[in-house]
Amino acid sequence: MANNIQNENPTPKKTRGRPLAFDESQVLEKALHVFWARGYEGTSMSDLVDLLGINKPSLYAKFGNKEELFDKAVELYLTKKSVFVSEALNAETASQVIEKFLIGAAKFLTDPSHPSGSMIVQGALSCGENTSAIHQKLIVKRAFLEAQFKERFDTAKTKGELNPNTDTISLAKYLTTLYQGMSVQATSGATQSELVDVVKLALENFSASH
Amino acid sequence: MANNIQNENPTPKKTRGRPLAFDESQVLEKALHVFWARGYEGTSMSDLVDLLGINKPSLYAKFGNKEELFDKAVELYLTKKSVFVSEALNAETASQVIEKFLIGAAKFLTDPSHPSGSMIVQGALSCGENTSAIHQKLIVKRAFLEAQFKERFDTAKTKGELNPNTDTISLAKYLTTLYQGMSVQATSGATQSELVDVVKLALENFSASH
DNA sequence: AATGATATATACCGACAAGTAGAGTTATTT
DNA sequence: AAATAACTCTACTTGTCGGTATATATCATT
Repeated sequence: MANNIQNENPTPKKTRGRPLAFDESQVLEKALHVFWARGYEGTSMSDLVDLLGINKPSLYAKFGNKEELFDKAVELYLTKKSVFVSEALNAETASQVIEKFLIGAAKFLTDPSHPSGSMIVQGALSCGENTSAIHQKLIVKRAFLEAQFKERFDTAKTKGELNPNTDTISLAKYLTTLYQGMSVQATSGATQSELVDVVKLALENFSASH
Repeated sequence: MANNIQNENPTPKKTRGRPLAFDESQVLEKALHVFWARGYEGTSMSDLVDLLGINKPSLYAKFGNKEELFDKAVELYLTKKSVFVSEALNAETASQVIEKFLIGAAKFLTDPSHPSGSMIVQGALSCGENTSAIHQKLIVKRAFLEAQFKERFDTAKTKGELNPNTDTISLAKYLTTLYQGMSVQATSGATQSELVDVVKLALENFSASH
């Protein structure tokens, strides 16, 4: 209680024991890339040890077990990597939200600076029974994206940006469905321009409806 | 060469040794369902032994190794399960092809009589290095679906069913993208009516373009 | 310099993976 | 009935998995 005030020292530099031989956030970044590219089941802890340049006990000491490490990687992914989503959600009008999201998705999913596709889609799409916990967590994340769109479109409806009898649930689901499909395409080798063409096709047909 | 004429006996019933204690096609059917639901990596041969009611050496004797078994399951899936695809491709007009495919997909992907989603999508979407052969094969299968649509739309163009400046590649890619996204949705628990709503949304916007 | 705290390194654990050996069983053929 | 072909069964091998015990190295503190 009162005795942890000492921890509020703003610069607790001196750490007492032997210092860490690796940069924690850098290691997590690398782990994210491996999980992103190979999925949860496709990645072994030994793989990570090799690729991260850190030995196993240190890995477990810093990040817990494999599932916790994956969770932390997912959190990093959502907060720092797939930022185009929140940028799209903050767009002015509903149609701008849609366009920004889909175009942003085409670019993000094929960005050569990181693995292709969405980690939330391909991280654990199907799995054995021992992996179903991660499977479920990713389903929740996907549902959350959909719910964000649904809410955004609901408020858009009240502002008159959207036809009042728009089915916002289906519209949100359509968008995330397209996104998830684009993710599969990206992991299958689709290029950025191919995905942009697909998006343009979807958007063309869309602009006729409002 | 000439000495295998005897094998052309239309009813080679008498098989010499001890008869099989299981129905081969029935076992393959069950194996398909397991792979379909759990993916390649998520399914272990021991799982299959338990669920198929057949012991391991018999399984290996009849179907080769795990990869060959998976390949045979995929073949069964494509020829006997996802038949709605070829039905859609054989539809009269291009717009009927699109509608039949998407509506058929919504029903197929959520059909309660078999695992949800597409085996070709979730069978090995991402994987470690030792599974990449299967990964690649499924990519080829997905590309083949796309190519079938592209060809169908090309002939539709010559028949005047489709606007002559239609980008048939992108149209085909759009359709398969939507399909793959719907597959992800189905494995995430989306219901048939939800997917049908998504499809209707896509079709509405589509019908404006021709 | 000695102590205590923390991190690293090697080597290991039990569980389970894919795949197989070899003995036993059940049929047809001669 | 004897021989042989084909299948089944138990038990095993080898390798890898996630995870850890133990010993050692490196720092701040005293």
